[in-house]
Amino acid sequence: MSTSDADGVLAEQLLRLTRRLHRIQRQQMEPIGITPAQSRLLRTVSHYDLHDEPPPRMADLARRLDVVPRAVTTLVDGLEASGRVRRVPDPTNRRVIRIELTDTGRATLRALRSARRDAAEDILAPLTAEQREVLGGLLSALVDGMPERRC
Amino acid sequence: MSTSDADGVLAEQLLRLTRRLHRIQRQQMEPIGITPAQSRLLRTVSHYDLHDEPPPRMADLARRLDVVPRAVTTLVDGLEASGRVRRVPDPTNRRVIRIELTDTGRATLRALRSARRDAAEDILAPLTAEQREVLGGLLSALVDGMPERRC
DNA sequence: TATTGTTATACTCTATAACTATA
DNA sequence: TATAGTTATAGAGTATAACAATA
Repeated sequence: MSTSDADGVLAEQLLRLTRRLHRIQRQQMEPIGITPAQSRLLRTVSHYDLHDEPPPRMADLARRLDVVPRAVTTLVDGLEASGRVRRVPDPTNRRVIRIELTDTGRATLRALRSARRDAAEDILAPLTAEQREVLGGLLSALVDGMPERRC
Repeated sequence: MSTSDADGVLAEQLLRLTRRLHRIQRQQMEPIGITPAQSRLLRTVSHYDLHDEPPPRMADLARRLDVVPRAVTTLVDGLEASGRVRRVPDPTNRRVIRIELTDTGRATLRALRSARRDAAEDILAPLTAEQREVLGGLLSALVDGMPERRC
Protein backbone atom coordinates (compact mmCIF):
# COMPACT_ATOMS: atom_id res chain seq x y z
CA MET A 1 0.00 0.00 0.00
CA SER A 2 1.69 3.19 -1.14
CA THR A 3 1.72 6.17 1.20
CA SER A 4 0.14 8.38 -1.43
CA ASP A 5 -3.00 6.27 -1.22
CA ALA A 6 -3.57 7.15 2.43
CA ASP A 7 -6.68 9.15 1.58
CA GLY A 8 -8.10 6.19 -0.29
CA VAL A 9 -7.51 3.94 2.68
CA LEU A 10 -9.17 6.49 4.91
CA ALA A 11 -12.21 6.50 2.64
CA GLU A 12 -12.39 2.74 2.80
CA GLN A 13 -12.28 2.73 6.59
CA LEU A 14 -15.05 5.29 6.60
CA LEU A 15 -17.21 3.09 4.39
CA ARG A 16 -16.53 -0.01 6.41
CA LEU A 17 -17.31 1.67 9.68
CA THR A 18 -20.52 3.08 8.32
CA ARG A 19 -21.68 -0.27 7.01
CA ARG A 20 -21.45 -1.64 10.51
CA LEU A 21 -23.13 1.40 12.01
CA HIS A 22 -25.92 0.94 9.51
CA ARG A 23 -26.44 -2.68 10.45
CA ILE A 24 -26.53 -1.95 14.16
CA GLN A 25 -28.92 0.93 13.65
CA ARG A 26 -31.23 -1.17 11.53
CA GLN A 27 -31.34 -3.90 14.15
CA GLN A 28 -32.03 -1.47 16.97
CA MET A 29 -34.66 0.44 15.01
CA GLU A 30 -36.50 -2.63 13.85
CA PRO A 31 -38.47 -3.13 17.09
CA ILE A 32 -39.45 0.55 16.93
CA GLY A 33 -40.80 -0.10 13.45
CA ILE A 34 -38.76 2.45 11.56
CA THR A 35 -35.92 2.33 9.05
CA PRO A 36 -32.67 4.33 9.37
CA ALA A 37 -33.55 6.63 6.47
CA GLN A 38 -37.02 7.30 7.88
CA SER A 39 -35.41 8.01 11.23
CA ARG A 40 -33.08 10.58 9.68
CA LEU A 41 -35.99 12.31 7.98
CA LEU A 42 -37.98 12.34 11.21
CA ARG A 43 -35.08 13.92 13.04
CA THR A 44 -34.74 16.56 10.35
CA VAL A 45 -38.42 17.43 10.67
CA SER A 46 -38.00 17.68 14.43
CA HIS A 47 -35.28 20.33 14.03
CA TYR A 48 -37.86 22.66 12.49
CA ASP A 49 -40.33 21.72 15.22
CA LEU A 50 -37.86 22.36 18.04
CA HIS A 51 -36.75 25.70 16.64
CA ASP A 52 -40.33 26.88 16.13
CA GLU A 53 -39.75 27.22 12.41
CA PRO A 54 -42.53 26.55 9.90
CA PRO A 55 -42.69 22.86 8.94
CA PRO A 56 -40.32 21.98 6.09
CA ARG A 57 -41.40 21.48 2.50
CA MET A 58 -40.50 18.27 0.67
CA ALA A 59 -37.78 20.17 -1.19
CA ASP A 60 -36.30 21.44 2.09
CA LEU A 61 -36.03 17.90 3.37
CA ALA A 62 -34.40 16.71 0.15
CA ARG A 63 -31.77 19.43 0.46
CA ARG A 64 -31.11 18.79 4.16
CA LEU A 65 -30.93 15.03 3.69
CA ASP A 66 -28.79 15.42 0.59
CA VAL A 67 -31.02 13.22 -1.53
CA VAL A 68 -33.17 13.70 -4.61
CA PRO A 69 -36.77 14.93 -3.97
CA ARG A 70 -38.19 11.67 -5.23
CA ALA A 71 -36.45 9.82 -2.40
CA VAL A 72 -38.23 11.98 0.16
CA THR A 73 -41.64 10.99 -1.19
CA THR A 74 -41.15 7.34 -0.29
CA LEU A 75 -39.79 8.12 3.15
CA VAL A 76 -42.67 10.46 3.98
CA ASP A 77 -45.10 7.86 2.64
CA GLY A 78 -43.81 5.38 5.20
CA LEU A 79 -43.80 7.85 8.07
CA GLU A 80 -47.27 9.09 7.21
CA ALA A 81 -48.61 5.54 7.04
CA SER A 82 -47.36 4.92 10.58
CA GLY A 83 -48.85 8.23 11.75
CA ARG A 84 -45.54 9.91 12.60
CA VAL A 85 -45.85 12.86 10.24
CA ARG A 86 -48.68 14.61 8.44
CA ARG A 87 -48.68 16.08 4.92
CA VAL A 88 -50.21 19.56 5.14
CA PRO A 89 -50.82 21.59 1.97
CA ASP A 90 -49.44 25.13 2.17
CA PRO A 91 -52.41 27.53 1.81
CA THR A 92 -50.25 30.28 0.30
CA ASN A 93 -48.82 28.11 -2.47
CA ARG A 94 -50.82 25.10 -3.40
CA ARG A 95 -47.89 23.34 -5.03
CA VAL A 96 -46.12 23.15 -1.68
CA ILE A 97 -46.63 20.44 0.92
CA ARG A 98 -45.34 20.92 4.43
CA ILE A 99 -44.41 18.01 6.68
CA GLU A 100 -45.63 18.26 10.24
CA LEU A 101 -44.57 16.14 13.17
CA THR A 102 -47.34 14.33 15.06
CA ASP A 103 -47.38 13.35 18.73
CA THR A 104 -46.73 9.78 17.63
CA GLY A 105 -43.70 11.08 15.74
CA ARG A 106 -42.42 12.85 18.84
CA ALA A 107 -42.82 9.68 20.87
CA THR A 108 -40.87 7.77 18.23
CA LEU A 109 -38.08 10.34 18.39
CA ARG A 110 -37.72 9.79 22.11
CA ALA A 111 -37.49 6.03 21.65
CA LEU A 112 -35.09 6.57 18.78
CA ARG A 113 -32.69 8.74 20.70
CA SER A 114 -31.61 6.00 23.07
CA ALA A 115 -31.40 3.45 20.26
CA ARG A 116 -29.21 5.78 18.25
CA ARG A 117 -27.01 6.46 21.22
CA ASP A 118 -26.60 2.75 21.87
CA ALA A 119 -25.62 2.13 18.25
CA ALA A 120 -23.10 4.96 18.37
CA GLU A 121 -21.69 3.75 21.68
CA ASP A 122 -21.27 0.30 20.20
CA ILE A 123 -19.23 1.70 17.30
CA LEU A 124 -17.25 4.25 19.29
CA ALA A 125 -16.36 1.94 22.18
CA PRO A 126 -12.64 1.77 21.29
CA LEU A 127 -12.26 5.55 21.68
CA THR A 128 -11.85 7.65 24.81
CA ALA A 129 -14.06 10.68 25.42
CA GLU A 130 -11.25 12.94 24.28
CA GLN A 131 -10.76 10.99 21.08
CA ARG A 132 -14.47 11.15 20.36
CA GLU A 133 -14.36 14.88 20.74
CA VAL A 134 -11.50 15.14 18.27
CA LEU A 135 -13.29 12.86 15.84
CA GLY A 136 -16.48 14.88 16.20
CA GLY A 137 -14.56 18.06 15.42
CA LEU A 138 -13.00 16.59 12.29
CA LEU A 139 -16.29 15.18 11.05
CA SER A 140 -18.00 18.52 11.67
CA ALA A 141 -15.35 20.22 9.57
CA LEU A 142 -15.97 17.74 6.78
CA VAL A 143 -19.76 17.95 6.92
CA ASP A 144 -19.70 21.76 7.12
CA GLY A 145 -17.44 21.80 4.08
CA MET A 146 -19.93 19.83 2.04
CA PRO A 147 -21.53 21.68 -0.84
CA GLU A 148 -25.32 21.96 -0.70
CA ARG A 149 -27.22 19.72 -3.02
CA ARG A 150 -28.89 21.57 -5.83
CA CYS A 151 -32.51 20.52 -6.14
CA MET B 1 -29.53 19.01 21.20
CA SER B 2 -28.43 17.62 24.55
CA THR B 3 -24.73 17.14 25.20
CA SER B 4 -25.24 13.52 26.15
CA ASP B 5 -26.33 12.81 22.57
CA ALA B 6 -22.94 13.79 21.16
CA ASP B 7 -22.22 10.22 20.10
CA GLY B 8 -25.50 10.10 18.22
CA VAL B 9 -24.67 13.30 16.38
CA LEU B 10 -21.26 11.89 15.56
CA ALA B 11 -22.89 8.81 14.08
CA GLU B 12 -25.17 10.94 11.97
CA GLN B 13 -22.27 12.95 10.58
CA LEU B 14 -20.52 9.72 9.75
CA LEU B 15 -23.53 8.47 7.82
CA ARG B 16 -24.01 11.74 5.98
CA LEU B 17 -20.37 11.92 4.98
CA THR B 18 -20.38 8.37 3.76
CA ARG B 19 -23.49 8.89 1.68
CA ARG B 20 -21.69 11.62 -0.19
CA LEU B 21 -18.53 9.55 -0.52
CA HIS B 22 -20.63 6.76 -1.95
CA ARG B 23 -22.20 9.01 -4.56
CA ILE B 24 -18.87 10.43 -5.68
CA GLN B 25 -17.33 6.97 -5.85
CA ARG B 26 -20.18 5.63 -7.91
CA GLN B 27 -19.89 8.46 -10.40
CA GLN B 28 -16.14 8.06 -10.74
CA MET B 29 -16.30 4.29 -11.05
CA GLU B 30 -19.09 4.27 -13.60
CA PRO B 31 -16.81 4.95 -16.61
CA ILE B 32 -14.57 2.11 -15.42
CA GLY B 33 -17.61 -0.14 -15.47
CA ILE B 34 -17.53 -1.28 -11.87
CA THR B 35 -19.66 -0.64 -8.78
CA PRO B 36 -18.26 0.44 -5.41
CA ALA B 37 -19.03 -2.89 -3.76
CA GLN B 38 -17.38 -4.82 -6.62
CA SER B 39 -14.40 -2.52 -6.30
CA ARG B 40 -14.08 -3.28 -2.58
CA LEU B 41 -14.22 -6.98 -3.27
CA LEU B 42 -11.62 -6.68 -6.03
CA ARG B 43 -9.31 -4.79 -3.68
CA THR B 44 -9.75 -7.45 -1.05
CA VAL B 45 -8.80 -10.17 -3.53
CA SER B 46 -5.74 -8.15 -4.52
CA HIS B 47 -4.49 -8.14 -0.92
CA TYR B 48 -4.11 -11.91 -1.09
CA ASP B 49 -2.50 -11.58 -4.53
CA LEU B 50 0.01 -8.96 -3.38
CA HIS B 51 1.00 -10.89 -0.26
CA ASP B 52 1.46 -14.12 -2.21
CA GLU B 53 -1.21 -15.81 -0.17
CA PRO B 54 -3.46 -18.47 -1.68
CA PRO B 55 -6.53 -16.91 -3.34
CA PRO B 56 -9.39 -16.32 -0.88
CA ARG B 57 -12.45 -18.53 -0.57
CA MET B 58 -15.94 -17.03 -0.84
CA ALA B 59 -16.27 -17.30 2.95
CA ASP B 60 -12.97 -15.44 3.45
CA LEU B 61 -14.25 -12.57 1.36
CA ALA B 62 -17.55 -12.45 3.23
CA ARG B 63 -15.69 -12.17 6.51
CA ARG B 64 -13.26 -9.53 5.26
CA LEU B 65 -16.01 -7.47 3.66
CA ASP B 66 -18.24 -7.93 6.69
CA VAL B 67 -21.18 -9.13 4.65
CA VAL B 68 -23.18 -12.34 4.43
CA PRO B 69 -21.78 -15.03 2.07
CA ARG B 70 -24.77 -14.69 -0.22
CA ALA B 71 -23.80 -11.08 -0.94
CA VAL B 72 -20.38 -12.19 -2.16
CA THR B 73 -21.91 -14.49 -4.76
CA THR B 74 -23.55 -11.60 -6.60
CA LEU B 75 -20.44 -9.45 -6.49
CA VAL B 76 -18.21 -12.23 -7.80
CA ASP B 77 -20.81 -12.98 -10.49
CA GLY B 78 -20.43 -9.42 -11.75
CA LEU B 79 -16.65 -9.38 -11.58
CA GLU B 80 -16.39 -12.76 -13.26
CA ALA B 81 -18.75 -11.65 -16.05
CA SER B 82 -16.42 -8.72 -16.77
CA GLY B 83 -13.37 -11.00 -16.66
CA ARG B 84 -11.77 -9.40 -13.60
CA VAL B 85 -11.73 -12.51 -11.40
CA ARG B 86 -11.91 -16.26 -11.96
CA ARG B 87 -13.70 -18.87 -9.86
CA VAL B 88 -11.27 -21.75 -9.31
CA PRO B 89 -12.41 -24.92 -7.50
CA ASP B 90 -10.08 -25.97 -4.69
CA PRO B 91 -8.74 -29.45 -5.54
CA THR B 92 -8.22 -30.40 -1.90
CA ASN B 93 -11.79 -29.58 -0.83
CA ARG B 94 -14.35 -29.63 -3.56
CA ARG B 95 -16.84 -27.54 -1.62
CA VAL B 96 -14.45 -24.61 -1.69
CA ILE B 97 -14.13 -22.10 -4.50
CA ARG B 98 -11.15 -19.78 -4.62
CA ILE B 99 -11.30 -16.37 -6.28
CA GLU B 100 -8.33 -15.50 -8.45
CA LEU B 101 -7.44 -12.12 -9.83
CA THR B 102 -7.01 -11.91 -13.63
CA ASP B 103 -4.79 -9.52 -15.58
CA THR B 104 -7.92 -7.59 -16.50
CA GLY B 105 -8.67 -7.35 -12.79
CA ARG B 106 -5.20 -5.98 -12.09
CA ALA B 107 -5.63 -3.37 -14.81
CA THR B 108 -8.95 -2.35 -13.29
CA LEU B 109 -7.31 -1.97 -9.89
CA ARG B 110 -4.78 0.46 -11.35
CA ALA B 111 -7.54 2.57 -12.92
CA LEU B 112 -9.49 2.36 -9.70
CA ARG B 113 -6.75 3.62 -7.48
CA SER B 114 -6.73 7.12 -8.96
CA ALA B 115 -10.52 7.28 -9.02
CA ARG B 116 -10.70 6.30 -5.38
CA ARG B 117 -8.07 8.84 -4.46
CA ASP B 118 -9.95 11.58 -6.30
CA ALA B 119 -13.16 10.71 -4.47
CA ALA B 120 -11.36 10.76 -1.13
CA GLU B 121 -9.65 14.04 -1.95
CA ASP B 122 -13.02 15.54 -2.81
CA ILE B 123 -14.41 14.56 0.57
CA LEU B 124 -11.33 15.36 2.63
CA ALA B 125 -10.61 18.74 1.03
CA PRO B 126 -11.53 20.75 4.16
CA LEU B 127 -8.85 19.00 6.23
CA THR B 128 -5.11 19.66 6.41
CA ALA B 129 -2.63 16.83 6.00
CA GLU B 130 -2.17 16.72 9.78
CA GLN B 131 -5.90 16.53 10.40
CA ARG B 132 -6.21 13.72 7.90
CA GLU B 133 -3.53 11.83 9.74
CA VAL B 134 -5.38 12.24 13.03
CA LEU B 135 -8.65 11.18 11.40
CA GLY B 136 -6.95 8.16 9.86
CA GLY B 137 -5.60 7.14 13.25
CA LEU B 138 -8.99 7.39 14.90
CA LEU B 139 -10.72 5.47 12.13
CA SER B 140 -8.06 2.79 12.28
CA ALA B 141 -8.67 2.41 16.00
CA LEU B 142 -12.38 2.02 15.34
CA VAL B 143 -12.00 -0.43 12.48
CA ASP B 144 -9.42 -2.48 14.37
CA GLY B 145 -11.80 -2.63 17.32
CA MET B 146 -14.54 -4.10 15.17
CA PRO B 147 -15.54 -7.66 16.01
CA GLU B 148 -15.14 -10.15 13.18
CA ARG B 149 -18.29 -11.26 11.49
CA ARG B 150 -19.19 -14.82 12.24
CA CYS B 151 -20.05 -16.67 9.04
C1' DT C 1 -24.19 -33.99 10.96
C1' DA C 2 -21.54 -29.73 9.67
C1' DT C 3 -19.66 -26.83 6.08
C1' DT C 4 -19.58 -24.27 1.51
C1' DG C 5 -21.67 -21.98 -1.67
C1' DT C 6 -25.82 -21.45 -4.22
C1' DT C 7 -30.89 -20.51 -5.77
C1' DA C 8 -34.96 -18.01 -4.52
C1' DT C 9 -36.86 -14.09 -2.64
C1' DA C 10 -37.53 -9.61 -0.59
C1' DC C 11 -36.61 -5.13 1.22
C1' DT C 12 -34.16 -0.54 1.77
C1' DC C 13 -32.20 3.19 -0.39
C1' DT C 14 -31.43 5.99 -4.08
C1' DA C 15 -31.45 7.56 -8.94
C1' DT C 16 -33.40 9.34 -13.67
C1' DA C 17 -37.19 10.54 -16.51
C1' DA C 18 -41.72 11.78 -17.61
C1' DC C 19 -45.96 13.63 -15.86
C1' DT C 20 -49.48 16.77 -13.12
C1' DA C 21 -50.81 20.77 -10.92
C1' DT C 22 -49.90 24.81 -9.84
C1' DA C 23 -47.55 29.59 -10.29
C1' DT D 1 -42.05 28.79 -18.84
C1' DA D 2 -40.53 27.44 -14.12
C1' DT D 3 -41.46 25.11 -9.77
C1' DA D 4 -43.15 21.28 -6.43
C1' DG D 5 -44.16 16.99 -5.94
C1' DT D 6 -45.54 12.81 -7.90
C1' DT D 7 -45.90 8.19 -10.72
C1' DA D 8 -43.11 4.86 -13.11
C1' DT D 9 -39.09 2.39 -13.38
C1' DA D 10 -34.54 0.67 -12.43
C1' DG D 11 -30.46 -0.78 -10.13
C1' DA D 12 -27.16 -1.36 -6.14
C1' DG D 13 -26.64 -3.45 -1.89
C1' DT D 14 -27.77 -6.52 1.53
C1' DA D 15 -30.56 -9.91 4.20
C1' DT D 16 -32.95 -14.57 5.42
C1' DA D 17 -34.23 -19.16 4.30
C1' DA D 18 -34.12 -23.41 1.92
C1' DC D 19 -31.23 -26.37 -0.72
C1' DA D 20 -27.32 -29.26 -3.09
C1' DA D 21 -22.89 -30.96 -2.90
C1' DT D 22 -19.25 -32.33 -0.18
C1' DA D 23 -16.79 -33.50 4.02
